[in-house]
Amino acid sequence: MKFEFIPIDFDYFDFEGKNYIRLIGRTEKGEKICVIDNYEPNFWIILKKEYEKNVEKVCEKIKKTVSEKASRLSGVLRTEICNKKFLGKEVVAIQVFVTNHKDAHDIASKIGDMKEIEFRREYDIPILTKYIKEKKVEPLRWYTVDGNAISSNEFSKMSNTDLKICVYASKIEKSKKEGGFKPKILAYDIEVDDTEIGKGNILMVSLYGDNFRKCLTWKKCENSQDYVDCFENQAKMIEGFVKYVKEYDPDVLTGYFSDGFDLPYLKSIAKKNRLKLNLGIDDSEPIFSRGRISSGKIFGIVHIDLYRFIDAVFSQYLQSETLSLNEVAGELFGEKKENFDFEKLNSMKDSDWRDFFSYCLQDSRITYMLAEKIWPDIFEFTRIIKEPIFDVTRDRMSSHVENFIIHNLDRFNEIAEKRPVYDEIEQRKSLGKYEGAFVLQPIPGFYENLAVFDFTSMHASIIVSFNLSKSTLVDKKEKGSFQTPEFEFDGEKKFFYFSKEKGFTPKLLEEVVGLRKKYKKEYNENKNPLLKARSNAYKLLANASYGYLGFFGARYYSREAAASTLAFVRDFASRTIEKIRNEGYGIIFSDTDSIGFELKNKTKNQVLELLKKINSELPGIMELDLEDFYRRGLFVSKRTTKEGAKKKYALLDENNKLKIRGFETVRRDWCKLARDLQNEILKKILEDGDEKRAFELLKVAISKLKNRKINIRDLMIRTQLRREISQYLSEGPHVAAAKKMKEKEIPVSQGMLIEYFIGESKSKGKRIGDRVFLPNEKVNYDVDYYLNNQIIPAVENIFEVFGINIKNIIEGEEQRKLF
DNA sequence: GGAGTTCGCATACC
DNA sequence: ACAGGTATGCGAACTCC
Repeated sequence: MKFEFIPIDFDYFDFEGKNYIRLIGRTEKGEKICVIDNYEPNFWIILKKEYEKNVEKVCEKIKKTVSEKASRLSGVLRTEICNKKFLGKEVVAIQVFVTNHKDAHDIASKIGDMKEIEFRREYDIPILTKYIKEKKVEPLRWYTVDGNAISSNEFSKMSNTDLKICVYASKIEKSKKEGGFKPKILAYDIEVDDTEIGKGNILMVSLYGDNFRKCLTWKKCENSQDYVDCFENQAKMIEGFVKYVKEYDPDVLTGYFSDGFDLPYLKSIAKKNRLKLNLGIDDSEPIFSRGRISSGKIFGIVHIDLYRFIDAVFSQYLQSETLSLNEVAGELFGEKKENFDFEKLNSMKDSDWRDFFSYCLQDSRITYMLAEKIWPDIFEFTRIIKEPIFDVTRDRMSSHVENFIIHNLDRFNEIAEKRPVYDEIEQRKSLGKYEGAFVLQPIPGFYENLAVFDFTSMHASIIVSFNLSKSTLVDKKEKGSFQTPEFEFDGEKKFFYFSKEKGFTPKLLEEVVGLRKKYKKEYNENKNPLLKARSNAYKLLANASYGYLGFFGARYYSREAAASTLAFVRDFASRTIEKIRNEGYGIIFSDTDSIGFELKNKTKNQVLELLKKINSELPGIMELDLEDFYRRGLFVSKRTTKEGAKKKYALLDENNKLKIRGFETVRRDWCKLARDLQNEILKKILEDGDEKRAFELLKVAISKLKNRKINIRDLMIRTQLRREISQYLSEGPHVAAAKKMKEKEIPVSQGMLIEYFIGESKSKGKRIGDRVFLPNEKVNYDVDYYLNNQIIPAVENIFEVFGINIKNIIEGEEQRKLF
């Protein structure tokens, strides 16, 4: 049979000691089917130059290697001699085909001590990555599959699913069919009576899909909404959950933090009740992989924990201060969670249960909406990176960059570099930092008529323009090679040189930057979410490529190339600053790739002319852009000294839109009162240029505070608990608050945002931490603390720019009892 | 026991 | 362990007399 097919999920299995790949996807008609493909596992051996002529002999020796592990006999099946490239250099290599991928590493180690061998490579790449890379069967693209349905032989047992068709492929070819498909998404959410996994009960499970909504429970059976499905007990409810998922038959099952909470909780309750959580289409249970956060994989259904993807990739587009479902959904499509007071859980009335069901369903509903909203980004990212959706939605940016490189190596005839082993990672981490970007110290003041220039994708464009990478670093100056500016590296003043011949990673990055430009333009002509997602994906990839160079876990790590990139960044920033200054503009600030300056007596046209001139002098693909013109800007001094504070400013553009950076207004660990007040004052000063009126705002706030008219909610301070309580050397207020929560048996966990306020206390200790109170504690707030440690520090430096010393005025007014 | 200083920590900028 | 370095500023903990 022959048909069109789009792979959605990838998996593999062993049959008679050999590896097979299982693809789950849909046909053109929308049927969900399974395609099985064979795969010949292999790795590479690179010969030492002097032994290249002995390559045939080496092959013969290698063929005798066997591995016996886990009662599996595995060996070298055949070898192939190829001319390849490794790190840009021509090599003679042997591709060694083995029985089973799991033994590739072992076999590679066994032949490692042969004197003819220089390197062994690609035994450390996961099998699905190797399969996709070599057979070019990529996720979410259309293929024409030729093959036979398998039904009643031994082999079929290995691929047993409840799908109607399973096909053993004889041929898989790229299809002409374009475009994607709309996945069938099902969102789920659970509510429990104890948040520690498996400790309590799952009170309800909600499901939300296309034209589908359910809330499953065993707690309350009468007078509930029509979507509530009531079961005899918790075990029956879980069976019901599995049944509903199977009936709906989704491509994607999604939750929010479901890797870390919902799925493991369901599994643990199922286990307690001696049930199988057989969600897989072959009736298998979810498999949890180990890692920093365990990931729940379901066979045949892509389990996506939206939180993981947002945390690793998508959060860069967001303003949200936390990545809670509520805040993220609120920002992306204005939908909020419902309110439910969990303290009622012990005394629930009928109406409370109805509210609770509704709350739970709403969580699934907004998870579903979020999945639909983010799908274009997941889709495009998956197609560009070419890894299975499961991994694309969980990997961090460094892995994305690396996988993108790996899946494009064949175009350069390159063999992949190996992953660093533990010792190498430790060694790389032990090296100190290298010098970073340049930040210009501003002179505090109130400025008018400004312009800001910035370099577009500065690091990436430098890497491309100067051919910076691990494989292009050369020992000494060559004809046409690129030379870095002189800079200090590990305590030594030096230069680095990079070859003239383009390396494959700078070449790839050049493509990425080009594609980003192309799709950004296309998106501007045709605003559709897929084009936006594609353009964004290339942008993220370009921006992460510099960080990847300096990341200790990278296959293509090069501390020299990373440090060289920054040497160029500093050089271009300072030279551009000089050019602008020499034209008669007043430089105000600069940070890494941006430069802000006063127009003084110049016109906007002159600024644009200057921009054109600078651009004509920039090498390679480097580009300077006009970020914007600004009417006014405010720069303050540091709190400790009189010097100007870096990374802290407020700008007002020509549409009267405020751009605030670094100020307390944008810091989530300051109370709302101080943040809002500072924001209002900055607004007043920048919009009206009237600091006297702004001062009135401060006076009103102080008098409200002293008269205890401030809502306690506006005084809450939120700080993240970034480690386990016991791991802190210094006990800050948020740690004291976390300890207090633990005493009161309020769940506290690493990574949580701790909320507290500072109150009056009889046993006044020396530390602020001794006066910490939790949000529901009925204690008077500490007026002095909020005045001296929140309000005044937030606005003091702003007024100082205008020569107003607020402390003196406040003390004066206090004496005259004006407050 | 108070003043001055250093250090740990969280968060922001690019 | 899961992109990099630069920077501010609080509060705790230390040092010193």
